[in-house]
Amino acid sequence: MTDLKTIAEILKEAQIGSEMTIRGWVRTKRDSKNVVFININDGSTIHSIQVVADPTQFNEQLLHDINTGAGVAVKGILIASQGSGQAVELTAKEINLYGKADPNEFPLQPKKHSLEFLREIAHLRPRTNTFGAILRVRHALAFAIHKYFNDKGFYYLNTPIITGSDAEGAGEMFRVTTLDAQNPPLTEEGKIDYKQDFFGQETNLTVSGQLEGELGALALGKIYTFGPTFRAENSNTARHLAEFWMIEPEMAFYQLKDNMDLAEDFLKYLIQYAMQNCADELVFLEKRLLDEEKQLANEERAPMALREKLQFIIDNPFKRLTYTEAIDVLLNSKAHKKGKFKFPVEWGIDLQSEHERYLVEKEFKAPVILTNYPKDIKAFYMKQNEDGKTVGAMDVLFPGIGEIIGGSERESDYDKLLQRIEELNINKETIWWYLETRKFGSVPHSGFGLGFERLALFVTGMRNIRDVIPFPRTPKSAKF
RNA sequence: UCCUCAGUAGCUCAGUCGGUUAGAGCAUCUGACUGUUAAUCAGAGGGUCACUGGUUCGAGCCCAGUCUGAGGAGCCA
Repeated sequence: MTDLKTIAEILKEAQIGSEMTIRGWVRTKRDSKNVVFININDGSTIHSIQVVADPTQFNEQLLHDINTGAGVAVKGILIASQGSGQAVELTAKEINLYGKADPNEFPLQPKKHSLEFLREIAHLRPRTNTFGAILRVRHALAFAIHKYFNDKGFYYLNTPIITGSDAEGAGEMFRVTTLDAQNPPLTEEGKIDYKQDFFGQETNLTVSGQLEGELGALALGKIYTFGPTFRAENSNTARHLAEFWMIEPEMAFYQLKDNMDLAEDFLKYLIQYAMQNCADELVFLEKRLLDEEKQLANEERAPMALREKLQFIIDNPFKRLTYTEAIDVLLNSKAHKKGKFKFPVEWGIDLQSEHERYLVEKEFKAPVILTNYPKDIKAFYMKQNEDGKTVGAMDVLFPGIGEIIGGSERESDYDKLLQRIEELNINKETIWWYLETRKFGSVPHSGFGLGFERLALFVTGMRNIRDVIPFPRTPKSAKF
């Protein structure tokens, strides 16, 4: 088998003096009369290997063509570095140029690029240090999610991506159809006849796997989903995507407090995992953030460096309070008394961003779990509390991110659930199967949804969600 | 979708009160250089000033519309 060791593996275990081949992409080249330095990165680690070549040993044109971006393989001997800045380097014996990168066309230069520019070249941005680091952190978090649930006896359930139901009863959906958009078949009333569509009914891309997730939990006990989710909202913010990944655990016999305990433990585990397994990436991202913040005024800078912030989350309990208590905190706050809030505060409102940020960033300076919201601002499936006014909802709010998790204990009483569905004019024909779970062996159960990219935003310290997913889909943008 | 701001060289940006041939740094190219770290030094090339229309003797600059991007808001994960 070909020796295809990555740079990560070589830096970890290779012996000085041994011969090896590295393969990757040229980051920078520096040359002088007697020596050429080529930094090569293969994406396996943030670190590059410096190749040292004697220009008299190689074809002049070959060395000329090795520019930033070129794909190469270099065979040589690993030696202790003669210069400072790296422990080891590779003295080149053979250089194979797989693919040139014409410097007049290749857009990545050995200099700092704006994130906006890199978004326009999303096909090449993974080759930068920043996006390499982000994508490796993203992978580690995804792996940790599966590991966490597997270790705790959860089963990974694949819920449908094409659905006939609208899980939340709100939110625009992307239609899935094979009908001719120019000339669709019509019913006698002149409406589009979905009976002739591929599935014989109207179908959309999923906005949540929750309803199907509940079916799994009420059979397997504890399940989780981890898949793509689609929202056709015209949302233009640094926190929203039209296509994102969501983790939705759903647990039979869990009540609201069990749900909160799981959410907190889960988030802490994931952050801890990233700290342990992406140490180099986090050092780099922390430095990047500090450099970026040098341009900001002091009060706009983050109070803690990235790793300190992550450690703080791990070390401190999340602040838990009810919606009603949160409203009292807001009403008694200096910000409210001085009229600093743009939106009014009173029991029954849906909390605005400014209110959530006040609670998390000013009042408690820690993640906050809010529970027991008014039923009128939450979804139909949430457990109705005995006060008749609130439901067993829980939102986990993170500094700088806002709502990172939304969840609830589910209503398990058939009559109460049906009544709520009717109150809200939800078409019960399309979710008859969901109602049947409350008809046959209904038990208490709970679950929540974690936005994967919002977690990745928090852990990487990035500010725009479009920079923590390889190929972002947002309104007016589905390139690449 | 709403509010605000922006769009000038490959990239990041400057461009005075509306006035002659639109500038800088980096990148690129050429040359120099005995070990560099986004190497350094010297020189050269590089522009549909987002687009469309308008005002004006004259528009990168003023006005209108459109497009694109960013920040904030709403929706939410």
